[in-house]
Parts: sequence; C-alpha cells; structure tokens
Amino acid sequence: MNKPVNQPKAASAAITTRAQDYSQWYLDVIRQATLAEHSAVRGCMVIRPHGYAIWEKMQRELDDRFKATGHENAYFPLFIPLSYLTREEKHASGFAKECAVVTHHRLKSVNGEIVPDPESKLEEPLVVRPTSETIIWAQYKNWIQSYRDLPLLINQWANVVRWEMRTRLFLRTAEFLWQEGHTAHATEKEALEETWKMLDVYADFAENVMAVPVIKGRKTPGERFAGALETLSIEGLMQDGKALQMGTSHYLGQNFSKGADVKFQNKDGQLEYVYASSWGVSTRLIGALIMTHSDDAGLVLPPKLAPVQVVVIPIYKSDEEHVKTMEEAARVAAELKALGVAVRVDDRDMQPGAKYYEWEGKGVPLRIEVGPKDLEKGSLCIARRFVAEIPGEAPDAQRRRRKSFLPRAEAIASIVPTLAAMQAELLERARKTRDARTRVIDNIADFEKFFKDEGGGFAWVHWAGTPEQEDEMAKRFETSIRNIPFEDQIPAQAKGAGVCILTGKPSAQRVLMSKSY
RNA sequence: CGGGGCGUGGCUCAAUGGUAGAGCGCUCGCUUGGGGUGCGAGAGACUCCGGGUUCAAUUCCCGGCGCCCCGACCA
Repeated sequence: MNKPVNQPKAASAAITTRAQDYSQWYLDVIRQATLAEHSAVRGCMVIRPHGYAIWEKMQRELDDRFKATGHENAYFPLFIPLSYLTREEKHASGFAKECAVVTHHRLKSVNGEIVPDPESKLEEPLVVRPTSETIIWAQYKNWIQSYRDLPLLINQWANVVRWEMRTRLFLRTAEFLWQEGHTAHATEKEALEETWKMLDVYADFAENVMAVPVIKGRKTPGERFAGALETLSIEGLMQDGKALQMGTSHYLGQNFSKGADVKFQNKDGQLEYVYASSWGVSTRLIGALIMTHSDDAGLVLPPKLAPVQVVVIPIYKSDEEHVKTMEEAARVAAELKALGVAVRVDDRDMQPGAKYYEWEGKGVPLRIEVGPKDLEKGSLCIARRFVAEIPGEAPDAQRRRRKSFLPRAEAIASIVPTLAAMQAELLERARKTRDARTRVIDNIADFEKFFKDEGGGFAWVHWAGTPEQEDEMAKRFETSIRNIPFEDQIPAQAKGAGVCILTGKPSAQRVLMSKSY
C-alpha cells in the first residue's frame, strides 16, 4: 500500500492576478457563498436564494432611485417579431449574432421522439428579446401623440437572452436579469439630460450602495450600443486589474422613434419624431460585487446589500445553557430587528466554529456570539467580517482583532453605527485598491511594462488614434478604451492636454484604458 | 468558430484494459462545544452521451455535448 493520499482542496485559491487562478477563486467564492451555479441549459445560470436575495436588495435600492426621478415600472413581451428588430438597421446588425429565435409553436412525436411540428412553423419568427427597444417603441407609437404625452419615463424589470459564445456566472450568461429604462422626450436636450441623469443614478448606486468606486464617461463610437448616438458608462476596476462595465446609459436620438414611426405634435402643431434614451444594469453587478470586495475566506458584502446583516450564534454545553443562550439570542435579535437590522439567529445543532466559517463565506458583515460567559457578565461578543489589513499579520492575530467583547447595551447600540462604518470602509478600501492599480502613463514602454509586468489596471493615457489603431493596442496589450471620462472624473495629475501615447498627435484630454471583462 | 486543458458518489480529486477509491459533505450513535471536536457504523457512482477497437473499455480511438483558460465575439 503505497498510494498517494488525496489532499482535500483548500476552500479557495489565493486571490491572484493569474487569469486561471483568479477565475477559480471567483467560482469558489460563488460556490462557498451559495450564490449561483451553472444550469444544464447551455450558458444559463441558476441563481440560488442567497444570490437572489442580494439581487432583490439591489432592485429595491435602484427602484427607489428610479421612482425618485419620476420613472414608473411596466412590462413588455418577451418575444419580438423579427420584423420589429430589423426596423433599425444598426441595431439589428449589432444583435444579429446572439439572438435566440422561436420558429415553431407546437411539438410532435415522431418515432418516439418529440420534435417541433413542421406544420406549426411560425409565419414570422419571434426573437427572444436581447433588449427591448424595438418592442417597446412599437408600443409607444400608440401611447404618444401629443407633447402632453411627454416625457414618458418607463422602466422594465425583466430577463433577456443573448447567445454569447463564452459565458461566465453573473458576468456574461445566456439569460440574465436586468432593468431597462426606456424614455421618450420632446426635445434632444431633454433626452440628453435624462441620459446623463441616469448615469449619475447608477454611479450613486455603485458607490453608495455597492461600495464600488466607478468612473463615468463616454464610450468610443466603436463601443456604442447598436443604434445609439451616444453611450455613457460607469467602469469599475476588479481585484485582478481588469475593468468591468457596470452600467450604461444611451442617448438614442430619433433612431428608434423613426424605426417605429413614433411622432408627436408639438406646441406649434407640427409633427416631430420623439427623442429617446435607454439605460440598464444587470445581475452582472453581483459579479462586480464579488470581484471587488471578496477575499480568500469567501464573499464580503456591503451592509446595504447583505440579506443577513447580523447573525446571532448561541454557544452552549448543557441543555440548560442552550435554553438560556437561545433566549438571549432571540432577545438580541428582536432588539436589533426593532432597529431595522436584518438579523438571523442560527440555532442549528452544529459546532459554533463551523457556523462561523459558513456565515463568513456567505459575506455576513457582523456576527454576535452569545455564550454562558456573556450571560454571566451581561456582555456580547461582536465579530466583524473584515478589518483593515495590516501587512504580514498572522491570520490568528487578525481573527482576534476582528472580535470585541462589549457590555450588552453598548454592543446593541454599536451595531447600526458599525454597519454604517463598514459600508464606508469597504468603499474606501476598494478605492485604495483601485488607485494603487491606476497610473498616469505617457509612453508606450511604460504602458507595456504596466500591463505586462505590473499586473495592469487603469491607465490614464492621451489618445488621438484611429479605430484601427485602437485594434492595434488591443492586439498588442489586450487593452481597450473603457471610456472617455467626464472632465470631473479625471484626477488632478491626469488633467490637461498632451500627445497621443501611440501616434504623438495632440490630444485634448486623457482616456481610460485597461484590460476588461 | 480556432488553440490548449478537463469531464469518475453532493463537492474536490485519485486509480485501473478485468464494471472503482480517498478527503470533505450527508445519515445514525456516543463524544465535543467562545474558530471546522473525536471515534464508530451507514447511505450514496450503470466512471458525460453515442459509436469503434477488444474476449473484456471508466481507461485506447473517433464523434457529440458540457466546463475552464487563451483567441475571435461581447448594446
């Protein structure tokens, strides 16, 4: 008997910039936190309850912001007649390669095999919506006649399907959940204002709810939404140095109103095509959340998005202790609930340590331990999911530092402020991580060094190249222009005019370049 | 769609041309309980699908499907 012993695999690989390891780490966090998994259906994802609860929290926060800016929710069909999609040529060709198409409406048994009934072939194929501009504007034609009907500010929460070549949980799945806003306006100015306003809503959500710092800017023409005159985006930087587009807002001009023939009569009695915007964010944001905050112990959630903000764990030996600590745990939970905290008591028959690992993996920000000693002293033990890092610190030392024992009343009173502090700390931490991976770069040699030797990140560079030269950069360095940041997004040391990093031609301002998802 | 890797209990992985093992998880019993207690018993796999070679295929070959990495693609 000289067989090698199979070592159980560590809970997660270390966070690293190597693509394969980072990808494995990402999947490990998702599995450990039970957020989602692959479905048997190609490229599709099953979102587990914990993952879905996070999405629900995101929905609520976003929805509040949409309502506050005058929007209403509605719902439109899943199926788009093929002819609708082709009314806007650029739009149609932009999505042509990734559409799921329904061609039959009935099944039939042939030699024991169930197949689409050839006799049930649809006269016109139906496309499963990859986005809803066309079907919504077909409807808007009936809703809009007069300037009095404008602006029309509608949002839809829905699923969409894009048959992508390569999928990745949350980041790019064949089917995903999102919201899409579709607004109609009487003037170009108003539609543009809406486009910019909703990008601000997204940026506010990303930073103040997700605790992910983002950079707002305009996409280059090549990266625009198919059919848009202008596409704005917010871009975040993940822990492996790759950028993630976290939300987009499009100015559509009159392209879709012309395609669907939506005209209105203005105050002067003249017919005019309506101006449009559309904007959306998706479950991809959950991917951003994972890749921004999580660590080797699993998921880290900002308190505002944690379905469980505090978990209370009773610790006991005897039955008597069990009863008493459970009573106290229930009291603590009730008091926290009254303060508006999402709290859960974990009374499962398990070792306490095992529960700690499990809830940490799920990203719960705070844990309260209630043991016999606490009952005796009138205290509580509060453990944080994360603390500021001290380089080189041993895991045990950090673990000790994460716990604090406080008098009961003080402990209860500290929860809400501590959650608020952790929310702020996460944003601060993410900002530092991002800034440490951000460089102002003025020549190709430094650019190459940054992306090939130093792990890469955000590069502020001057650019005056052609689209072909953008492709050249992509081939050489795997980088692209994430966006052309707004003036107020540019850090002081990156402001001002200069010369293009590739061509040496004059450039008015820097753009944001990086590798990306 | 091109290049590479992979597909074996729920999870992570071994092994083998003669129908399979481990760790973790799960169930039961005792034990333990402020960071994954320990011991014992038990359940759980037609080795991704289809075909070929062979007396014999989980293993070798071909095709398909799926997953991971790179490329292409990605409002």
